[in-house]
Amino acid sequence: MNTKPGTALQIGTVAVRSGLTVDTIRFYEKQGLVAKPHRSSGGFRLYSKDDLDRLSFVSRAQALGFSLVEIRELLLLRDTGSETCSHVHDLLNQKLTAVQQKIADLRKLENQLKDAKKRCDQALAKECAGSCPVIDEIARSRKEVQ
Amino acid sequence: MNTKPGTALQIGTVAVRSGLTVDTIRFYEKQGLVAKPHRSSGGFRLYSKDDLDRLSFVSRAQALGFSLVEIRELLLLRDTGSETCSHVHDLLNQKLTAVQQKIADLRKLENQLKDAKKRCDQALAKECAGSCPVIDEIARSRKEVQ
DNA sequence: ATACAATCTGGAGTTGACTCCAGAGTCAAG
DNA sequence: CTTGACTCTGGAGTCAACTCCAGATTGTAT
Repeated sequence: MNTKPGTALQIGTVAVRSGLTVDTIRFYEKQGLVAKPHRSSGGFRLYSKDDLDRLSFVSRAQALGFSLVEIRELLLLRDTGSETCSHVHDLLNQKLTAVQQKIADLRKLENQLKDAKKRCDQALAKECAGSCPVIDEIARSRKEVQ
Repeated sequence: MNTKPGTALQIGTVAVRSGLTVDTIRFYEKQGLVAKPHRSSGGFRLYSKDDLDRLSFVSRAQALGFSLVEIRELLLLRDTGSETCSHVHDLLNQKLTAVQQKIADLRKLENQLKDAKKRCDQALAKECAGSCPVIDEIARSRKEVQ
């Protein structure tokens, strides 16, 4: 069974709890992103709570938009504990700028889509038959290609 | 030469102006993301201003985090023309929702990064020794098990 | 004791999105 | 007409991040 409440968790349990797959966990181990866990006498990986935390760290850092390379760097910094803050600070700054740019761009796109939708709504309200103003507009800017 | 001021641009010019590479442009064409452009008598691709706009759109949407599949869908909205208004409306809605979700996610991420940076700044101000609060935080937070 | 689910390994395959290449043709300048 | 930058094609290669596989072993419930 998988849900044994002891301190030693098998990879399947860790997978469920971390939201990763067993393959991904083994992959991260291969990549040196997480330390090699203890093994049972038979060779099964046995994870501690710390190991689970570390895997969750990877998962979460990824959700924050860090690449595996960056995550490896973060983990290394965490382990060595040297020059940590300023280095992390730089990484954060980079990420923050990129994210803010992305948000701005997406807002622009959002407005364009809203605009198009509004025109569509209006046309629908008066039971437009066959022609869509959005399509029409774009068709106008297209000129026969082909 | 590349900077001929006419309406027909060669692929190299379009590449420079759109910020893509010629290979990428040809790749997009292969993928059906952009219409096949006219050709010179000798077989060179000749792009119009519209073609350039379209490529720039792809480039931008790509930078926004849309996959090529999604971009193809977005472009399909423009090119279809035989579908009904309501269908277009549905697709617009879908995309709008996706975009808004993405913005929300990014905002969340932005706040997390800002927050982390602030803590980093504070720690830096008092010569943090050894441990970075950001690292610690990422290590601690884990609740994203779906 | 036996079945059967979970795990093991090394390596191959996949996906998305390019990126590079060789060998041949095109085009504007001199 | 020659040169040299630019472009053509089809296909192979790359990179990140997985994902899948076969065949063998382990762990545990009945």
